[in-house]
Amino acid sequence: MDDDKVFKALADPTRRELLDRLYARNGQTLGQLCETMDMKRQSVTQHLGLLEDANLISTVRRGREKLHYINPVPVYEVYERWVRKFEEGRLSLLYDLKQELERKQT
Amino acid sequence: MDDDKVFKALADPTRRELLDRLYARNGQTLGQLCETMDMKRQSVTQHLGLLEDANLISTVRRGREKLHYINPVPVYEVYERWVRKFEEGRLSLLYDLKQELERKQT
DNA sequence: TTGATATGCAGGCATTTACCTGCATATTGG
DNA sequence: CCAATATGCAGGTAAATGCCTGCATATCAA
Repeated sequence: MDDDKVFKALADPTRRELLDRLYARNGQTLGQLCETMDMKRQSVTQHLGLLEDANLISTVRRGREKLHYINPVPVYEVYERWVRKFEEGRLSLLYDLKQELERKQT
Repeated sequence: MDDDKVFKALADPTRRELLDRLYARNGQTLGQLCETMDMKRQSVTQHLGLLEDANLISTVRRGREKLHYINPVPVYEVYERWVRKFEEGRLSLLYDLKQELERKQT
């Protein structure tokens, strides 16, 4: 997994919404996704391209249509490799800050 | 929490590295962080500013120094509000994709 | 006080990004 | 076949981004 591609893909609100819509209803075509996206089809295509490049979605061609499916694996990997690490130290980090603030005030 | 600010802040590798360094050693000054960052102090300041704006770090002034501390809360909130949602549907989404692929091939 | 140190702030510049328009290609149904 | 439909591809542009330089301000230590 390319951490950077995943984070950059998630950085855009349009792309997060596309993932939301696919989460609500998986396997939609480009046309279906465009109906609700208030921008040109070609722009949506670009966003979907970045999502696919980050491996956040997978696509299947069916005739002249292209179906889009969420690939939840990289999201989970982001959590595993990056978020959880910070979570583990959560309380101790807050404790450090509290200590520092108290030290300063006295 | 501002989802967008958090995601955008996490989108840059330099900022993720800053969080990594603060995770390894919390409460570092700007100067300390600059020593290892291979870019001008002013650029690091900008990155730290975005991290603070996203509430990913907190700062404490101590004399002429500025100490930086990780604030793990928004990272956890990103996980709670966004990552976990996708995690919950993980298996079923993979099942959808498998179904679709099989349907197409037959 | 004064020189050294630590950080703040403003502006410039090259790259990337996100959107667009215009046109090309591929598939389906009649 | 042919018209309608669904998507692909190639630029163009305005705004955002990331890095820089130059200078200002604030604190410490002798």
